[in-house]
Amino acid sequence: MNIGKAAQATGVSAKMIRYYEAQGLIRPADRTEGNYRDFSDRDVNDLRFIRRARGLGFSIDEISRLLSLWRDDARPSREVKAMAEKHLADLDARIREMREMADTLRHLAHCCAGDERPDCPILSDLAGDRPQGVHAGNA
Amino acid sequence: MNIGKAAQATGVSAKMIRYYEAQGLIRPADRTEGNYRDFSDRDVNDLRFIRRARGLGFSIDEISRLLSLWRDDARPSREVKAMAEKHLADLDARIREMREMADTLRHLAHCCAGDERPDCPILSDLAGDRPQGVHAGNA
DNA sequence: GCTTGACCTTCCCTTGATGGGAAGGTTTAG
DNA sequence: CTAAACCTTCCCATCAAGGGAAGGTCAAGC
Repeated sequence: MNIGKAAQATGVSAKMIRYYEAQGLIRPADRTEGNYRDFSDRDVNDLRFIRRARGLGFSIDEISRLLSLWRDDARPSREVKAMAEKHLADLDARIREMREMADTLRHLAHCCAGDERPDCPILSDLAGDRPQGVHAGNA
Repeated sequence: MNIGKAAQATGVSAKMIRYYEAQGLIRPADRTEGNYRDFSDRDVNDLRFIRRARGLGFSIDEISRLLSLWRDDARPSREVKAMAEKHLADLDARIREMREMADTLRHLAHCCAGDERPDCPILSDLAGDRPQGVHAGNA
């Protein structure tokens, strides 16, 4: 199976397959006589695993460890769960940050008339005027 | 005021001040005889504006437009509000995506015993076994 | 007045995951 | 046999930020 077919079969672009190989996420694919990559079913499964893990927001490094655990029949599920919970905490922290931004912005936009007049609480807030003191802490 | 003082006064690192200048976000600072940048109060205000806008997640390009609007006494607040709402929609979309990831991950972690045994619903899910069908759509 | 240390300057490199595109080799269908 | 489709490697760009080197400037203390 060449890289184009593998990409189609897994939903991972050819570019990214080469990148994952270069990063050591997947082992170097076999090569045909003409130097084309030749993917086995196992490779395809690995790529699907990677795509799903990316879909959950895991980084390349994290996925590398997840793949090792996956391949290890004697893994303790404790380790996988720990990774998942660590990543979950990261996600939740980022979500919280973004929600603070969004809430602040929503409030400011709500307070802005949005007409032809120049008065604008959004710009006032950015300029540092804080009449109402509603603002996310810019950590 | 040299760049170090300006950085201290605004909470923007010297590196980033130079970067903003290079990107055309702020006008090139005056120079002393010794070729040091020399920041005016107005520059400092601009930098504070930029820091707050970054804190709300606006991109450099967006901040560039916000600064123009801020400096324009005849701006219609409509334009500012439109930018804010556009950015808010982006934020909300990203938050939604991340929340889907987090919810899926939370469910999987909850279902994982997290002990010494190898059985792991997290890995099973990534591997493509979908006994329970609870999974965020990996768009 | 000179030294020293703190600060500044520019320039280049790195990040992370992804894509664009060029130059050139291979395979496949007609 | 040719043309199109596909593959290869290599380099570049993204975005906001920081690291660090090499060298110039300034200020404080002696």
